[in-house]
Amino acid sequence: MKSKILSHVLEIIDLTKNQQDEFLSILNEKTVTKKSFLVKPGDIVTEEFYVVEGCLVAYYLDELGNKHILQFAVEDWWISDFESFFNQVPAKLYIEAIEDCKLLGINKEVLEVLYQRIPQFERFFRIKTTKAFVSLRCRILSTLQKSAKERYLEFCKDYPDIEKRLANYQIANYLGLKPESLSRIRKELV
Amino acid sequence: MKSKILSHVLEIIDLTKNQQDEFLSILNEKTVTKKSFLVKPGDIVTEEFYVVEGCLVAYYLDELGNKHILQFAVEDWWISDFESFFNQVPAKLYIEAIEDCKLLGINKEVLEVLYQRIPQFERFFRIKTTKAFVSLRCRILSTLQKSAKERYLEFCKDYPDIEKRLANYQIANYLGLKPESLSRIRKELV
DNA sequence: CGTCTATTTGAATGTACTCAAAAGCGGTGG
DNA sequence: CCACCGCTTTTGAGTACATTCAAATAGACG
Repeated sequence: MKSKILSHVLEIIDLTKNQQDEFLSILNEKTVTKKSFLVKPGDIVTEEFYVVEGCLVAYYLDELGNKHILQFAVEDWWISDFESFFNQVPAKLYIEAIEDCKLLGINKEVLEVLYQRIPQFERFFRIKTTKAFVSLRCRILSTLQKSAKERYLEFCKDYPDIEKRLANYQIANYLGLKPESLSRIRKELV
Repeated sequence: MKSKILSHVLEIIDLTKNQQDEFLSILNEKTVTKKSFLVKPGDIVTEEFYVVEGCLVAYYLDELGNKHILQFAVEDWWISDFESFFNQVPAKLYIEAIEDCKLLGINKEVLEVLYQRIPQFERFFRIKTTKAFVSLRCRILSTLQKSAKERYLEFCKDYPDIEKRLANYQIANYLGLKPESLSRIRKELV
């Protein structure tokens, strides 16, 4: 279960065998079943999660009861309410398993100790966060520039593996559309 | 000119006097006049910039000639085409001074050396990037959830200092609106 | 087979858009 | 000081696209 995250890390930084073991030892294995929650609004989130297996969604539920999907995560992705995790403030998001999942969690305080002991991990997470940051900038550009139809096609192209595992109403939600609208867009595409 | 960036850094990490000097020595002072460009599409961007003074805008110009503003930057902010800077690919963005500016640039290769020599900077940029990442997530949630009017009010509340320095058509553009639409929204707010 | 959920379809509505024109504003030069 | 210019903002009328609400159809699962 932990071999995947290790190669995920070793793609970016070099670690001695001892450092590898130390890193693996701090990971918390976690399984969540479909439809159960990893995070709920109000929680002070103590972990960020690496997805070993399964599919999850992070969404905000507004005062009117409308869901707004911020992120999906599948194998080899990270997910959390990062605002809550980094700033130790109450979460605003739900994180829900949409399939049975196997996760590896890293505790915030333990991670801080890891940064002291193996500063390479500052580098690892700097680089991961930078990539995530850049892709959010692309996503924002995409919403500013592209039509709903174009954004749907882009999503299918960029994340074909994820798209297959989702209901259309979830994709619609992620794109900021109503399911009826996505349905009409899909109709035009045949 | 460099005292501001130093305290900006020292808010997040500790540095010895020597380390401070080493850091300051790698910064490139740069001035750009209003309406001139720091980055243009196609450039391989070699620097990221700390704003000492002035105001800049990063935008994408699409095939139809429409501008889409991704970011503003004023004093104490960082700006670049981060995708180009981090991945060393051709820039997609224009970065334009909308006031005369004083900047401090850090060269990508020199920064990599700095990471080797003073690993604390991995931490510094990890933390800065994390904050930027979290605020982009908030911005995406805001576009998913809020009406144009609400987003305008939020922008004015969150960045009152920036808002005062911008034309309405620039704010409109950042919010993904046409100037006419923002004008009508503002009309309703009296 | 029946139930529950997701998707599609239809009709009416709303929000922001386009295009065009007018009004406002700031700076320059006569 | 005023007239003019360029640029920004506002206003108006018609349009496009996604939304709402409601109902019908399709699919998945026990």
